[in-house]
Amino acid sequence: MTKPRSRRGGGRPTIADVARKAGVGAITVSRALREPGRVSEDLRRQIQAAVDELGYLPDPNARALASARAEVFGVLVPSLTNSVFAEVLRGIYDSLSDSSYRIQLGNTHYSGLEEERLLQVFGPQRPAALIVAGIDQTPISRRLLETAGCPVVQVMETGPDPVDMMVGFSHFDGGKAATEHMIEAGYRRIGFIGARMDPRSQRRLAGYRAAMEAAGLFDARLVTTTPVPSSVTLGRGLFRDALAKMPTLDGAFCNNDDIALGALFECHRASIAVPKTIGITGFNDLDMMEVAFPSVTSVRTPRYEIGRLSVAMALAAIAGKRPQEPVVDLGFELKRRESTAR
Amino acid sequence: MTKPRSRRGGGRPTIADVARKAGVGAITVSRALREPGRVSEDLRRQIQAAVDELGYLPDPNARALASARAEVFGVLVPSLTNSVFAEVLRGIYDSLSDSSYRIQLGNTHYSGLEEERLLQVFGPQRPAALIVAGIDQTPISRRLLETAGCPVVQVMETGPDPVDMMVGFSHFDGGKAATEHMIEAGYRRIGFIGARMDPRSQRRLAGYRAAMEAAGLFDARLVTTTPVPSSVTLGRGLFRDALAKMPTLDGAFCNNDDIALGALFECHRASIAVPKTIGITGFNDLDMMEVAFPSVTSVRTPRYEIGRLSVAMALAAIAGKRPQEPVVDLGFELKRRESTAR
DNA sequence: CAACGTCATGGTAGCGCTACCATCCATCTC
DNA sequence: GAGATGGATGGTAGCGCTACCATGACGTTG
Repeated sequence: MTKPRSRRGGGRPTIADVARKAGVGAITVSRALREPGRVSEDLRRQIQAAVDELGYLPDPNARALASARAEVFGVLVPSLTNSVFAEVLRGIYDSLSDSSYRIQLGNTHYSGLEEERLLQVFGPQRPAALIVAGIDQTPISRRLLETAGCPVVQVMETGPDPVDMMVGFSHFDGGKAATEHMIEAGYRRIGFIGARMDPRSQRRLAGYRAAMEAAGLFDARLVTTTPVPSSVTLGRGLFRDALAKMPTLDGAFCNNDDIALGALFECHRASIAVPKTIGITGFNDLDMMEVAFPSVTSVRTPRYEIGRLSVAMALAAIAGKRPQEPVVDLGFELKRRESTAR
Repeated sequence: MTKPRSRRGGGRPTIADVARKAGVGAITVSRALREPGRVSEDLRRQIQAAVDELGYLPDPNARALASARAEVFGVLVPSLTNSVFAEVLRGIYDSLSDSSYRIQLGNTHYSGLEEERLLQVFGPQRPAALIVAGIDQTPISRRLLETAGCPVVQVMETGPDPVDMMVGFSHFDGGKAATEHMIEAGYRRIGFIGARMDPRSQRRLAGYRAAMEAAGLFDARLVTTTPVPSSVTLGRGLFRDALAKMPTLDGAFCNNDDIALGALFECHRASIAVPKTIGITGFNDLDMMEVAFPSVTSVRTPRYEIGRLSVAMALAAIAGKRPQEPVVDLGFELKRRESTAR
């Protein structure tokens, strides 16, 4: 009697069409596609033929509704233009490109509020897993993550209290190692130059401070920071500020490589000898640091690996194989180069 | 008789719960949320109260299934680490952050095949719009875009035959303008140095060639390219290759700023005077080019603006307001700096 | 004032898929 | 050889929402 609603979907074949063509039940088609091992080889072949002939593609929305689980990885990063996160993302994408998971990417702009909003958007969709940058979620974000009902991986850092899993390294140790290296190299009045000053930068600063204090070299006037987003241009400006404030500066541990590059260019421009008069160290070890003249000492961070491993851990957790150790510290490596070779 | 399946969703409130609490029909709740103007103010208030009290969030999967339309923007870029696309993405995200659209990002790795695969993944989901980088889709990709049933914006370039809409600029003109500037500045043996050599790089090369030929200066040995992905390190290597091949080189028009930076560093290292002995021009005008020493001439491209406008056009099309002119050329600007100031 | 819009609201029937349970048949056990 | 077991297959009933159409209460109009 009631005629079916005209196909909303513009006539795409459905699982029922495939079932009819293959002469089996719809549920068997569904199984053949999702758990081929549970369908006899004969039927599997028949069904595959029907799928190919019709060009059937399952509707992910219907799937998600029926199974209360979307084949989506939610990924939250604080910035898209910061190449550090770009590399993490690349790792995530490379690890997921062979699977049928889609990736939904959110940009928190380093804002806890925006992170909450995005988690609120991601949650109702029932993602298969969530990957979020950082370990300093607001209480609300934390609860949203805990109640998301899927594996959660916090990346970039390690810490004592994971929501679920963590992959990263210690920014404190990285900052400390870089600073200790400069002290060993003979620098004394080493400045800390930092932009953005997100939680990870703060911890690098803390590492710097610990190393300086241990050597009896710390002086608050050596620290130059700004909440303004990082850039090479800003690095140049901050370096000039630092030098103006403290003309006897003989080293600069820069928050990140952009800042370090800005400092290096300013040294060229002002004819300050690097590493002789001033030593420079960056953080992250972007490609360009090795090529720069002089090449710039930096802390190599395992960004791509963090992306890869976070996905591997999430996939394992989805498959029910929780890792022995939920927090993985991938470490870092100090790359000593010309810019601190006094 | 048949007891309802235990709530798969883990007890999240549904639209029926809200309707019951507000004492209205489910459909009225649905309307109140999507088209508030069509519900009386009284009911709207009542419904809003129930929504707030229950913490109701609509299930996007159910929504997508029922309306045959997901609130998702599909975005396809060839690279995540290339900061050019990062800026485009930033524009896209910034323009969409106030809306309820989610963003699904695909990385094609500069591969037509991968682009086809991703479109095949995106399609069945019925995205609200698709934004794809480039205008050189394979025939299969093109058909997938044409039959996607949603607005499509091709970005980064302009061309004669849009699938639907286009936002970009002419890479040919950009390459031509940069080369003409170097010729005017007095350079004669100007090399083209390019990595990756995707279609846009090819068109910049064509622009370079046109300018050089017009001036009677073209020589095939001036062109040094590689399909290898671009990096500062590679830029240094290519520049050395170019110089070895053609020791009388007096200028380098670099495919992009990474390559230009690598060339600049190599000049420092080899004590080649810039701009006196060799002039250097980049492409895209990343932040660092202005700060570099010497500052580097580059072609400023409207990356962020491309992202913003592509979303604006897509949203307008979704709202039924197709633009007068489906192809928008945002132009570029040649930034003359020290590196070509002979 | 009867006929006719117009507007707010609601009921019903799916959207395309999968969870759950039933059924069937071949194989195994004692 | 009757009953138990297990694997393959299928039917039914939703998942949570919205398209479509129906309804009823108001004006509006000639």
